[in-house]
Amino acid sequence: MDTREHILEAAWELYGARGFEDVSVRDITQAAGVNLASVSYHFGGKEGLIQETVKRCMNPINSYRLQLLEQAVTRHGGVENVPLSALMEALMRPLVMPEECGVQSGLMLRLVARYLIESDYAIPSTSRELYTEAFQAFVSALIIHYPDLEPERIVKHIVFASGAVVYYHGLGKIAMQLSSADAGDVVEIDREQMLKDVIEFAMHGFGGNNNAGSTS
Amino acid sequence: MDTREHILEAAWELYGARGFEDVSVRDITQAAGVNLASVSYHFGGKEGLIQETVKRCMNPINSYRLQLLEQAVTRHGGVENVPLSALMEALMRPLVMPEECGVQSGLMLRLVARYLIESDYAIPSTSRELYTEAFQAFVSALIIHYPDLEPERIVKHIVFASGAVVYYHGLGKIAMQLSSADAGDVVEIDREQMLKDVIEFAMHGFGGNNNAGSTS
DNA sequence: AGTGCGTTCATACGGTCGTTTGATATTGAC
DNA sequence: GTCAATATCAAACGACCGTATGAACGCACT
Repeated sequence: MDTREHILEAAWELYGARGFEDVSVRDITQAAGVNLASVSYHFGGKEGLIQETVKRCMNPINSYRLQLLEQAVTRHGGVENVPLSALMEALMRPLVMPEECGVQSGLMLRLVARYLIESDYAIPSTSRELYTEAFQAFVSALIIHYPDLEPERIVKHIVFASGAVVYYHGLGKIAMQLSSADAGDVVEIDREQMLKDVIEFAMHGFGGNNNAGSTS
Repeated sequence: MDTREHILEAAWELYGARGFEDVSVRDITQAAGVNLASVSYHFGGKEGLIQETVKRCMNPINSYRLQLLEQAVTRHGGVENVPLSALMEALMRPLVMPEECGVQSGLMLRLVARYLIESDYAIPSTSRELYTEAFQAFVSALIIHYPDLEPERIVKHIVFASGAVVYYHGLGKIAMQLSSADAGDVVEIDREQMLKDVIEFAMHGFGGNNNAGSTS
């Protein structure tokens, strides 16, 4: 019965390293040391295995978000006392440091890319619930800080902030190279610094909208 | 000789609609009404056709950016007089409305997704030059508004802003659905509004870092 | 008319893919 | 020990892929 687990581990590694489409069922079963047919048997096919992998990627991230949020709430004694920066960090950190919740960043980026392209690609229902829960928890918390912002606008800003960090995560190197005069030098990205930067950027993006109190 | 052009048009359409990997050479030649071998003959193979398509996608976007920037400069009489919002719009609009420069947004998103995942995937050299030119033009312009920001930080912010809008472009619908109580309702995104929102968000993100003032 | 070259064509090749099959091995309850 | 359910196995299937091949065609030029 741990054949199933071996497959999932190999899939986890290979999908993260090379992507869903570029890894064959044979690659996975070979790496896992199991028979080719096992994937069909245990997951109903390649797509089933991908779905299971997706679940195991999304859920830790959203769980981690909720966990960080909860920690911040207890530390500061109440949602209303959590500073905005801590809120943003709880939202962002799992995207910047997915390894902290057991998810390799390559897999996370591939997952995002997949949804970026196939907007009709369905989120597995169990993951969807958790995702929704996390999303709404942060919207609720942010509404406290910005009572004058419509929820829709808050959602937008969460998406903006998420996009900023994911994009920088995946494309930051390229941009740095494009901007530098010498295209040859290799740039390494400090992720902890990146987290700080994007939090600052996003906070100002949020804050800018309630400068005059109630806009709109 | 317009076989080549027919292929490019079909590739343009199909790659944009279904992605690079999911469209076979046969699909393209069939849609173009040309022989299967034509792709190898004219482009050296599938990868060559993809590269050509990538060029035809990136170049208009960066040209459009430069064009909008130039228009803004002449309209306001000098780079130093261009308001920040116009600068941001020139940077962002081609990403939000790629159709305005002849690029369908599906193709643009797929291209971004590709680079998001395969960070070693090389940008075609001719596109790279144009991309670099556009990037550096905006960095230079932004330095005028924020002389106290290191260029590196400005690059970061450009990436943040780009990521925000691309991500929202591709994933906004999903986020809206997640945040709404009723998961069934379909949300349509107003792209012109999205552009305004992301410009505002990014401007505040920029502005927040330049506490020393000296804007415009 | 004939030649040479760029282009198009039908067809085939070798390979990889996801899935299926039917036999065999393993397990656990009685 | 028996038996049925579960799990694993080697092997094969059919489909599709990107590319290569060599013949046929169009056409300017002599």
